[in-house]
Amino acid sequence: MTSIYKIISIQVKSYFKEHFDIDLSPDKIVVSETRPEFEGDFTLVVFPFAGIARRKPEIIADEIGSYLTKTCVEIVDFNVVKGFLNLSCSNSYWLSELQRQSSLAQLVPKTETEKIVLEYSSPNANKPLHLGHIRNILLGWSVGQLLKEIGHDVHFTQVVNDRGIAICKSMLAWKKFGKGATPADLGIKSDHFVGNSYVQFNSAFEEEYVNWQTTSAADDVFNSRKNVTLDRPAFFKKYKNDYFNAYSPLGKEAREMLRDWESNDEEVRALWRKMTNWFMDGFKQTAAKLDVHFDSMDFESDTYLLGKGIVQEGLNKNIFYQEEDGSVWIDLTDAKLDKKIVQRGDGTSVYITQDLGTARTRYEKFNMSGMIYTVGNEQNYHFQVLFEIIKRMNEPYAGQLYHLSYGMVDLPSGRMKTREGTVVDADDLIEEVIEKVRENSRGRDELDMLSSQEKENIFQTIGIGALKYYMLRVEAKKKMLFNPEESVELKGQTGPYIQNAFVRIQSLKRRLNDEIGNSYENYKNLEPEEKAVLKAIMAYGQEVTAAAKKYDPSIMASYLYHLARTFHRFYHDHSIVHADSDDEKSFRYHLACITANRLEEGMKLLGISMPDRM
RNA sequence: GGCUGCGUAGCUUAACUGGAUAGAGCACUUGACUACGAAUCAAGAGGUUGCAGGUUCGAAUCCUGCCGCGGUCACCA
Repeated sequence: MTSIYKIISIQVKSYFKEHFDIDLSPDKIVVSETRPEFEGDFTLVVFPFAGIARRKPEIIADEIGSYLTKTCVEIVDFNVVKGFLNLSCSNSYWLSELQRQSSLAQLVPKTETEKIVLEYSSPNANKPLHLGHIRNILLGWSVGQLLKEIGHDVHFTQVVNDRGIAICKSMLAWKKFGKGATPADLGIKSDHFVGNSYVQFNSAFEEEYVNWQTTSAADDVFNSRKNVTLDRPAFFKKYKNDYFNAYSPLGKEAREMLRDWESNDEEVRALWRKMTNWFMDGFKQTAAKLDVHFDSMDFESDTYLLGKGIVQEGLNKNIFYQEEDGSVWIDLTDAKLDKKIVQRGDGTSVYITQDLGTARTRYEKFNMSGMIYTVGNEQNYHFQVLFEIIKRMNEPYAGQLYHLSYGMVDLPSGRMKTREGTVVDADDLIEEVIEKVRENSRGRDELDMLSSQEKENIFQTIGIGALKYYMLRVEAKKKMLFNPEESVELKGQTGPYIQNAFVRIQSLKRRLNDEIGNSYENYKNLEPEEKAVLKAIMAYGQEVTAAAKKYDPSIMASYLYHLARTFHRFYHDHSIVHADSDDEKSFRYHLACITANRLEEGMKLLGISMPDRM
């Protein structure tokens, strides 16, 4: 059996074939649910046909309406409002639709078959995760689930940035001020411990810098400044990075450490391994709390030299060119993207070269046909350039490259600033939401019979669900405002609201499972609230497909809220346990069960799991 | 300044990609637990979709120009 949307489309098509000998293109046929304020179930927009048929919209609508009631058994009535043809379905259609929904072989057509590597998360090893990472992680994970759902084979991966000057700062601070203490000694989560060292370095450096500003060397630098309009504080604010490189003893030590690391100095490498292991231990704990996984991981310490071969290749193909100083460039001005360096004069590679190398290496390993990079929108330009180069290099995976770009997460006070201490820590945030759930559950008796461990699991499911839903309901590319109070909210358009609809149905199942039959063929006169739920269920497949094709979990988030809301309303207005007849009871019970199934499957695509009780 | 993204109720947001009277949540006011779970439901109030033009049966959506806010324009990653 086919869906009603398809049936209507086919019949409209054949109407135009019969009456006008026209092959109507499918995109002209727009069928949607009828708005609640009008009579009818599904609506066909007939404005586009007026030109084709050379008649007034009302007249053509009327004719199509008559045609459909004759040719489709499902459609028994229609009315016309302006250019909108509202169609009403028969009682038996709704009964068979419910039957169809409960026996679907797959909820979503598996139309895609590509192998895709999806990169997400990709943290820096010198500090623990914050709010921005959470958005990245939840988004990447959810988009991956959506793509799998439409048939793609998705490989989840990340590149941990575990090398460079930043991690050396943490290492140096630990060596100088850490007194040999370990995270376990101090009882601090190990990635936070590494982050603390990084902060320690920065405050030591800050102190050093302030002291230096009183020296005569600083006077000389200030007096020889180019921009004479700057006063002393403003100048030294900007000069910080130059100071780090030119005068700072701490900066010097950090850079030496980096050099030693690059030349494989055993002592530095041992310290580095210790640090990065601490980070990774902590990272894995947080990832586990968020219930996200990686099929493989790369570390920049292994991959940062990749891509050099590609530079030579690009030169041979005349895609790149060399300047007199030996540096290698690509000219992308014809694609409105400027000239871009891909290798320095001294032969070392830059960021984008690494990315070229990593992409190639992945292809050799996984033979994928495309890649998705989950990275903030501050790097939009970088990815345009990267994709353009890959295209010009004619790489086999150039076809399906996508920068899953998301907006920054702002706080009510503005942008998060490490220096101002306004960064919202991921672990703190997770704990805070769960604590809110614990508080909220006091005074409820639904969970009384459970052990404290079982209760705690439920609190986590709800808390994490609330956080995930809050982060995913906003369209990815938009910047989002993170309001700490709203993020732990448990009512209204939230994750727990949707979980609650599911829990109510689980409770019904526990109560009714044994006494419900499968037959409801004599159920007549469906209530509008029942039809509304069924219509929402029918939309599942197309919503998932749309969300996946647009790489946008927020579409799923809205849809699931809509489904839950429609169900809550039905549940409130019509009793299932005390239905008037066995057929009515059976119909409603099965309607509820399918709702629960769609809610659970849909939330899974957002990475959110469902509790049985709450 | 160049490129780029975004402006919708007090706040956070949606609108099937051009369709009907712009739909929700929070906050505010009010009602519903002796029927399946009130983390729920219902009602009220709240809008010149930044501004001005244009395209057409029809515009939050497309085009042009302004205004405002972000991002980015490193031989950093």
